[in-house]
Amino acid sequence: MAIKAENGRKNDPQRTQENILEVATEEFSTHGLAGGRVDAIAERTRTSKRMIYYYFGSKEGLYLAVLERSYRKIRTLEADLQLSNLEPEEALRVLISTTFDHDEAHPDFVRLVSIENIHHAAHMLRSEAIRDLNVSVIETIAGILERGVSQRVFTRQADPIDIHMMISAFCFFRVSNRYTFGSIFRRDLSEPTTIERHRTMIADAVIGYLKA
Amino acid sequence: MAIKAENGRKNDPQRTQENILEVATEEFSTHGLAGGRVDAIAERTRTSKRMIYYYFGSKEGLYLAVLERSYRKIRTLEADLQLSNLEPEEALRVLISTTFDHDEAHPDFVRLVSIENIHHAAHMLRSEAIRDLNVSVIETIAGILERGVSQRVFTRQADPIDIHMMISAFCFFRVSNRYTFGSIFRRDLSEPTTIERHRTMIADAVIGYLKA
DNA sequence: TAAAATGTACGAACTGGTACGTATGTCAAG
DNA sequence: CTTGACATACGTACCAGTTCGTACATTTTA
Repeated sequence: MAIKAENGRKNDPQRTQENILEVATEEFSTHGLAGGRVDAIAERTRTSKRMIYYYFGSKEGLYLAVLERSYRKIRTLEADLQLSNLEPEEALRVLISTTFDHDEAHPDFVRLVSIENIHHAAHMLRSEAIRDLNVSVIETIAGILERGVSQRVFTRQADPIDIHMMISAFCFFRVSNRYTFGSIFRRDLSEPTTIERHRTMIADAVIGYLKA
Repeated sequence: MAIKAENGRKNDPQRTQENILEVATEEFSTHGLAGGRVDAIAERTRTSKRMIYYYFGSKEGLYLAVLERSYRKIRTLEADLQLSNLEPEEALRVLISTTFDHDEAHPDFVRLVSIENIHHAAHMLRSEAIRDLNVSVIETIAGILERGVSQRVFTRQADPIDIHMMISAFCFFRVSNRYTFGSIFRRDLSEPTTIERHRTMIADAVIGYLKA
């Protein structure tokens, strides 16, 4: 048994799973669910394909885990904002900037959501975990709008979900459609000056809408 | 040769190609490029898989043809608008409504664009045809904005491409992210009352932004 | 010693693409 | 107006490579 190399394997389930998820996130967000290859993921992992099936059962199981992990990461980020002690308009600007910066910084997440939409959100529907996460955003927005209206800074009675959609739409689209948009209009949406301009723009538009 | 059935085959290249493209559009927009199956397309066609390769060379060739066909259809629609005799604000509202209604009526197109973005717009880059189409929209918007500013209805000097993006983002997102958004917030974005509200909302927001 | 974690090798089904053969249309020559 | 020859249009059956998933064996850990 002299051959038995000095590989010194250590069992570390958590690290193994996390490692798989990291690699899988990249694979799926780049190639989609059908386009992503389990073998390709396994190869770039510290471990083997066997482990993928050991922990996640199937390709779809892995994909779902990747999706959940991505959503969980945002929740943590969003929940840390302390907006109730800010003036309504300022609070909204901070929230918008946060969403904007998040999408800009996490194209992987944006792509996964796009992919999930192509599949009619079939996987998300099966996961209650994900659904619960975004509810808090709506509550936050609702609070800001109420304060704004009662303080007469906002004149329009708007639906919180609509406002959230307006914000998401702009922030998301910039990232999700970066390539086709950039290709058609020869404009690089990830240029610093463009990013700055757009960040202000979406905030101005939303607040302008609420004050109209 | 009494067996030789009454199939009465007619050679009709144009109809055959169009038929393939129709079916392929549905297949690719539903399952993506990697997820779409050539065999599945062939089955639902009046013709056979052989013909797909005869006319389009490869799966990717077929996909590109589908993409080009979708873009060509919009151009025709957009080009028919006569906006120069309308007041700037009214012209913009008409343009926004048209974009809104188009995306709402053509989820296939929206999905194909999403898919193309997942592939970094790699196929679109190889097709000059597509790029040329959307330039006219920007010229239209630029004209409206100029007239609006000189007539003092719009106070803000805005970039036409930015405005186009703002409009596209909202109209596109409503359709592209319909499923994840609907799943999280239990809201059906294709409900008539919701559609009406959103159509007005995006127009108000854009115009409000230009007047701020 | 048993359960959890991991590695290796392999198989069965799927899937893009093609080889081969047949039918249809066209057009010029008879 | 018929014939025949050639190009285009089409159908069937099949192949070869890929890809998800697993059987089996082994090591680590408690």
